[in-house]
Amino acid sequence: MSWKTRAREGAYHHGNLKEALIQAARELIKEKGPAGFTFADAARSAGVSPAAPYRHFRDREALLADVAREGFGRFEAMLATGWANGRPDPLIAFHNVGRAYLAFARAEPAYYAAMFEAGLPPDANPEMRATSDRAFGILRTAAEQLTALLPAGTRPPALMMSLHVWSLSHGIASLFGRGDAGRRTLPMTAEELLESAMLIYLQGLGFPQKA
Amino acid sequence: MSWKTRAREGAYHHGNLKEALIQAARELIKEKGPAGFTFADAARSAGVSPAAPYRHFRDREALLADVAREGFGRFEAMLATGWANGRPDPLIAFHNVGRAYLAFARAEPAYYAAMFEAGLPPDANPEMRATSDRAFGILRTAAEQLTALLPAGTRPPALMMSLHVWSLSHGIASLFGRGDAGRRTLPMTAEELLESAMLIYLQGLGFPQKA
DNA sequence: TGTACATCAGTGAACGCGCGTTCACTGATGTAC
DNA sequence: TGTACATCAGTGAACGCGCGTTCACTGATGTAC
Repeated sequence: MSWKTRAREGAYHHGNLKEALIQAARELIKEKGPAGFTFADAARSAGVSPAAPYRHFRDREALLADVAREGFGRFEAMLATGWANGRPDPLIAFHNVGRAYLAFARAEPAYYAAMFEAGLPPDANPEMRATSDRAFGILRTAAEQLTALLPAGTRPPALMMSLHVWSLSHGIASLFGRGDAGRRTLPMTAEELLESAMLIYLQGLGFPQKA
Repeated sequence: MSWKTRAREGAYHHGNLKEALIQAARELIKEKGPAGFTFADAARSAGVSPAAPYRHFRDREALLADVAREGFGRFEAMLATGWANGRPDPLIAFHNVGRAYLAFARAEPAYYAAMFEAGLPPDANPEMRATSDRAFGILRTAAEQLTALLPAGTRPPALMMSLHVWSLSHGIASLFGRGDAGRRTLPMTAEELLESAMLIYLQGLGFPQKA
C-alpha cells in the first residue's frame, strides 16, 4: 500500500511526500526498530530520490520527531476515547484509559517506539512536546475528576496520581505489552496485570472496590 | 582510563580484550545511546584493530547482549543489597528494593539502556536471560516474604505483586529516573514518586501504613 | 483567457566516509617430551 | 631445563557497500497582469 499511489501515478511532484515519508519511517520502525531505518531507506520506501527528503526534514532526527508527534496525536485520541468524558462513570472510564494505553502500545508499536524509546529528547520538536503534554493532560483530567469523588480530606494530588498510573501503564507496556518482536511473556495478559494493579492502587486510595 | 593500560603497555596480546570491549561499548552507549556505537567504535576505544573483536563476539548484537548480561548481574547485586534478606523488616526492605531499582537506572544508564531499551530479544543470550531471571527473582522473593505477613485469606499472588512493582519501577525509571540526557522533568523526585505509589499500593493490599 | 515569470518540489549524479567483514599473516603463550 | 611445535589472540590491508549530503538541474504549479 504505497502512499505514492495516492498521488497521480508518475507525477513529478509527489503531492504528499512529507506524510509519505513519515508513514514510510513508521513502517520501517515497525519492521526493524527505531534504530533500524535510515534517511535513504525512507526515501526509497516512499519511491523518491535520496535527496528528496531534505525538502521536508532537516535530518533523520527531525523525521523521527515527526513520527513521534503523529504518534502522540493518535495516542491522545485513543486515551480521550477511553476516558469518554468520564462516562459511564469516572471509575469505569479511568480503567478504560488504562486499557486504551495498552491497546495503543500493542496496536502501534512503531509509534510507541518513536515516542518513548527512540531516545528523542522530550522537546526535540515543540509541536511534539505540546501533543505529548495534551495526551498526558487526559490522564490528569481523569485523575482530577476521579479524586473529586473522594471525601475532601482524603484526596491525593491528582497530578501525582496521574503520574503513578502513567508510569505503571508505561512499565507494563514496555515490559510485556508490545505488539512487536519478543517481549517477555507472562502468566497473564498485560491488560489483566494493569487492571489488577489499578484495582489495588485505587483500593489503597480509598475507592470502593465496585463502582 | 583505558582498560588497555591494565595490560602490559605495548603488549601484543591485550590480555582482557573481551571485558575491555564490553566496557568500551558501555561507555559509548552512555555517550550516544544504544544505537550510537558500532563494532569498529568499540575496537577503537579499546585500542585494537577493527578485526580484533571478531575473536570474542560474533557481531555487534552479541557484544550488546554481553553488556546487558553484565548489567543484569550488577542489577541483581544492587537489588539483593536493597532487599538485604528482608532486614530490618520485610516492609522496609521492600521499599529499599524499589529505591535500589531507581538508583541503578540513574547510576548506570548505559547498562539500563542495554538491558531494557536496546531492542534485544529477552533471550538473545541464554546467560543474559538467566541473569535477568535471577534479578527478577529477588523481587519475587521479596514479594513472597511480604505477602506472608498478611492474613492467609487476603494474600495476593506474590508473582503478580512482584510484576506490579517491577512494572511501576520500570515505568518511573524509563520516564523520569534516568541519569542520562533529558528525560522528562517532574515536580517531585522519581524516588518520591515510587515511594508514594508503593505506599498507596501496599495500603490497597491491606498492609498497615507504618511498619 | 493567455502569457511570462517566480517558486516549489522533485531528480540524479557525484563525493567522501566509515562500517562490517575477510584474509593471510605474525607475535606471544602454553605444553609435550 | 631446553626445544619444538600447536594454539591463541592479535595485526593491518583490503574490499564492497550504503549512507548522508551537495549540487546544478528541471518539471510542475501558482500567480500577476
